[in-house]
Amino acid sequence: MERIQEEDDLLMYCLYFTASRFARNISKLADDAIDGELAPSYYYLMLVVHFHPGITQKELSERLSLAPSTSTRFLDKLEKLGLIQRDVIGKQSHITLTSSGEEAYTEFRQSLKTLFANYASILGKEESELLSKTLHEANEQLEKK
Amino acid sequence: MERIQEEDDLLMYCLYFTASRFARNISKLADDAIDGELAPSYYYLMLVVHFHPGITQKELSERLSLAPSTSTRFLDKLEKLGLIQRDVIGKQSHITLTSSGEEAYTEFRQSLKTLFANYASILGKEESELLSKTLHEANEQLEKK
DNA sequence: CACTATCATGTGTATATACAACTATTAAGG
DNA sequence: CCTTAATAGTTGTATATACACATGATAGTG
Repeated sequence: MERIQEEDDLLMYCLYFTASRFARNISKLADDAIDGELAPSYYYLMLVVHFHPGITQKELSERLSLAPSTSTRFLDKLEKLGLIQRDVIGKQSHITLTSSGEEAYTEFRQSLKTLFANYASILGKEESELLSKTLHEANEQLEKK
Repeated sequence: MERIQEEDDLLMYCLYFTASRFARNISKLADDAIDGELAPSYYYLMLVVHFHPGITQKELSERLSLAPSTSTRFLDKLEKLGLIQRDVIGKQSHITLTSSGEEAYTEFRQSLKTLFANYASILGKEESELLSKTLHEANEQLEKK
């Protein structure tokens, strides 16, 4: 009894564990709500590019907190699908959405509405917004070092 | 200006995005604090086995919210390292820590203290505990469906 | 102007994790 | 008892993501 309590506490109060598990589970929700071919992360990348046409890959990686190698891989795939365009100038590459990229983005924005509605219906609207904001802020503190 | 605001809102209020990013970043903290060979998840698995010797693989997967195939892979690795033992009875397999598994677990418990202290120093003690608990509860709602 | 340091991106490789399909075992209904 | 259904675990394969290193481009100092 004592033991079980201790175990539960350890699992409940370890942020690494609770955060990873929550992220895994919420990914499934997102996958379901977004009906495109690609994993959700690709659409978030396109979202950032939509708001910053010509953004460099480095800044893109920073905004998404992705390792540079990861953004290279993502962009390779999106480029192959004709959704983004790379313009290499010197050592930097500047990214823009192609017209079909913009289309895909528009569809994604629709899916996002569904997704937000799903969060709200499961966790409550206020609660899910608050949690998301808290995670956002906690992440900033982590990255600040 | 309007646009930038809209972008930030979208990134900040999307639980999928904030949760995944936070999980990625906090994994790095955990990796640093835990000085064993293995990734943090393996130690959490051992923790559960420590408190439930002879647990079936199915229940183990459920407690950790891992897909069965994932637990198979984890156990393969841990078995090869001599840290756990599988006893197959009929269609179920029962898991226990070996003595070196218990040792590894004990070291892990030490590392956990460091890790918790790191969370606390970056996010604040109260705040990190609260966030972890909130994630735990939100996850339960997700799994309840 | 040449040389070196710094920086942006790409490549090789590794890992956690998942799903779908498969195998093997037990349980249930006629 | 036999057949069928359900269940537990495994295997093939795919993907997101990372780190360490390689490569190529720029910038800054002598």
